[in-house]
Amino acid sequence: MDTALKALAEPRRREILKLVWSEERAAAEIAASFSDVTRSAISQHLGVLREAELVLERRDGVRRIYKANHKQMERVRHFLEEYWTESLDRLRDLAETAEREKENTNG
Amino acid sequence: MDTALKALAEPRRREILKLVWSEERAAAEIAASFSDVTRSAISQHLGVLREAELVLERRDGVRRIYKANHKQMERVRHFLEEYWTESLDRLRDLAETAEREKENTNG
DNA sequence: TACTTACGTAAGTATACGCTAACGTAAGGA
DNA sequence: TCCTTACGTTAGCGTATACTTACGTAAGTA
Repeated sequence: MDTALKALAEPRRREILKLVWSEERAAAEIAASFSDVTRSAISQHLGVLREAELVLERRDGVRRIYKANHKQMERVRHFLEEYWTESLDRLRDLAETAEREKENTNG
Repeated sequence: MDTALKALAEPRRREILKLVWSEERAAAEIAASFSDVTRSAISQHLGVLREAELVLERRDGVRRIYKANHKQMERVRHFLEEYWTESLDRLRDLAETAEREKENTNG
């Protein structure tokens, strides 16, 4: 999961992920979308995304076709949701405890 | 925003953030929660979180008191929400376009 | 004033990261 | 078989990161 979060912390990788979110794309096609960087750099980014299981790879002859792994994205989303709410829950619990203690001292 | 995402990609910093989420804590108190790392390392993590505006600092005599900046956390949350839904919207749009095109070829 | 406490900061180190250039390789065509 | 295409991989480089140790410093205390 941490691998996925680190992968997402990179702006370029988020761009790549968007490209393959709703459409499969070959590595060359993805690389062509970035003019300021070599194909090799993109290939390495794809490797990171692959390792984080944020994209899935399929071979088509000489080409490698990528698409986003929505399941993994959902896992990340869920993890963060847990992270926020766990913290928010603690806040709420604290507020409730404070409320109860106030009542006790008042009573 | 990217600064904040990178800050959150670090597990240790997420732990620190949880510590100060619902309660203010002094730097020394935070550092004391981590036995496998020096106070200096924690101080530097706090610096990163401060720079990302994920925590707020207050002075109390010789102590520095930290607390989570919920507003910034909300901004990050919103940014990610946008990121997911923007991608999901594109998926939906694509599906609708495909549906319409199917109808056209059928008609 | 001298000492302690509670911090940040600077210097140094090992490792990771993002990148380029160069190389290796499987798939397909002439 | 030789060439091209479409890739991944490796080596090397500069910079960033996470850390430790050592130092600097403002705020209290004796």
